[in-house]
Order: sequence, then structure tokens, then C-alpha cells
Amino acid sequence: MGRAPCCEKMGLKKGPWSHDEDQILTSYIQQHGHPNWRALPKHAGLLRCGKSCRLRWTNYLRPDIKRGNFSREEEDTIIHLHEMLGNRWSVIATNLPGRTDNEIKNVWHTFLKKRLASQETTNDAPKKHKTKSKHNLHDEKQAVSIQPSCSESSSVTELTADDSLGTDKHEEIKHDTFLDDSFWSETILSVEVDDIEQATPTTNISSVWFSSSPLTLNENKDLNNSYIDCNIGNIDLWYDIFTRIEELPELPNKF
DNA sequence: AATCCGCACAACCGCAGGAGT
DNA sequence: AACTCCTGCGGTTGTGCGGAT
Repeated sequence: MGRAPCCEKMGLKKGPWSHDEDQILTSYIQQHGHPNWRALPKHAGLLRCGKSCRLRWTNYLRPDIKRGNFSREEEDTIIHLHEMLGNRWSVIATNLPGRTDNEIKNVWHTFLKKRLASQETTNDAPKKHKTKSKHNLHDEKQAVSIQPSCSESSSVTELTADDSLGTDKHEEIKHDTFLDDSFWSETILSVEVDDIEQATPTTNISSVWFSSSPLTLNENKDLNNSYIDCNIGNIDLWYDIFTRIEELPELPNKF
């Protein structure tokens, strides 16, 4: 598994993409697709490395990219998924149609910074946060409510209203210690994205997942049937899930 | 009005792992 | 089995913008 040599050739352009480059890349991919990213820039006549082209396409030029502000539901989804999955941005992105992992990662890091800052200031009342975003990502929420938006409070542990996990907010579950990627990708994340989209702001994300799509822990039908319409806030539920998972003999033990 | 500062976003970098030979 | 190539992912950095001073 060697490392891909990338961009070390002299003459390859780096930095922000120009409109012309975007046009060239877009038109080329629309005509030929992108079977080989490495060869693409040469064939398309771009002085970029394939990696850069792929990134530009997937994060910006793709026609299904959803631009603009994150909705409250999307933010809630990110928060919940991050709580469960950690920094698996690509997996999180699969549940947010039109959003890229890079975008989600950026959003989260802004949350995270604020959370860290808020932790340092203990449990003071939410400080008024100045909005400086050039895209005013969260201005809408701030305009309608003095209460901190999730982007302001940002901390998973500060979620309250619908944050059922908040009942256990001081127990940060380290899923990585006993679950591997396949579990999440095959189980929770097998959800139809439409389910997420249909979720109302007050809809509990996890109930959406579990209620409308079958769990795929094929070897455990009991588990499959037990948690339909379950609520994420039921800590007994999660305890039960995790204990059952640990009982699954076929799961690889990487640890 | 000018400067400073912080935020948000785009893009880059390096690594890991799958696929092909 | 071993090697190389390619792609995907996550962390990090650079830059521009806009609010604050």
C-alpha cells in the first residue's frame, strides 16, 4: 500500500480553483465521468493533480451538493451522529444528503471550538455570541431566539429539549472501544436518507432511524425487533444494545 | 477610516486500506 | 505473497471576509 505521489511534479497548480478550471473539470466529468482521478487532469487539460480534482469535485462542483445554511435538523443530525460515531465525517455525511464530509467537519469544528470555550467558562449562562460568519450560518436561529442554538452551545452535553441522551450526558460513551465501523455502517447507517430529511426539528433522530429502517444485525433478530420505535433517550435501551452487541460472537475484536 | 481579530470555508497533506497485477 | 497504484478519509492549514475596536 504505497502512498500515492501527488502534486510533487513541478508545474501543477495549487490553491484556489478558478472559474475556468471549475468549468473544465465539470464539463469533462459530465462527458467522461471520473473513472481515474489520477489521469483525469491530464486528459482534461488541467494543471492539477488528480487528488485536487477529486476534492474539488466532491466538495464543491458535484451537482447534488446542497449549498447554504445547515438546517436545524441537519445540525441535530450531525450532533447526534458525532456523539455516536465520533469523527467519522464521511459516514455522517452519508446521512446528510447533499452535504460533504468536509463541510460537516468544518461545521463541527466551529461547534467544537465553541464548546471547548464554553467548558472553560464552566456553566455560566450562555454568553452572547457575536455572529461573524460571512454566510451567517446560524443567524436565523439567533434571530428568532435568544437561547443558544446548537451551534452556539454546540456541546453535545448541553442539548436539552429533545436530547434524550442528555439524561446521560455526562457519560460520554466511547463506542470505539467496542464497536467497529462495520457495525455502524451496517446497522444504524443503513437508513434511508429520506428518513432524516423527513424528521421534524423535534423528531428524535434515533427514533427515525430505528423506526423506519430495519436493523441489519442479521444474527440477532431479537435485537432487531426489540427496538423499533425506540427512543434514544432510553438509557436502558442503549445499555441493552451495547451489552447485546458485546455478546455477538462474530463481531471482530480489534481491541 | 484604519487596523485588528476571529470565524468560516476551501483546499492541502499524509496516512490507511482496497484493488489490481 | 508481495508489491504498486489509486482512492477515500480525517486532520490541519491558509485565506478572505466582516465585525469590533
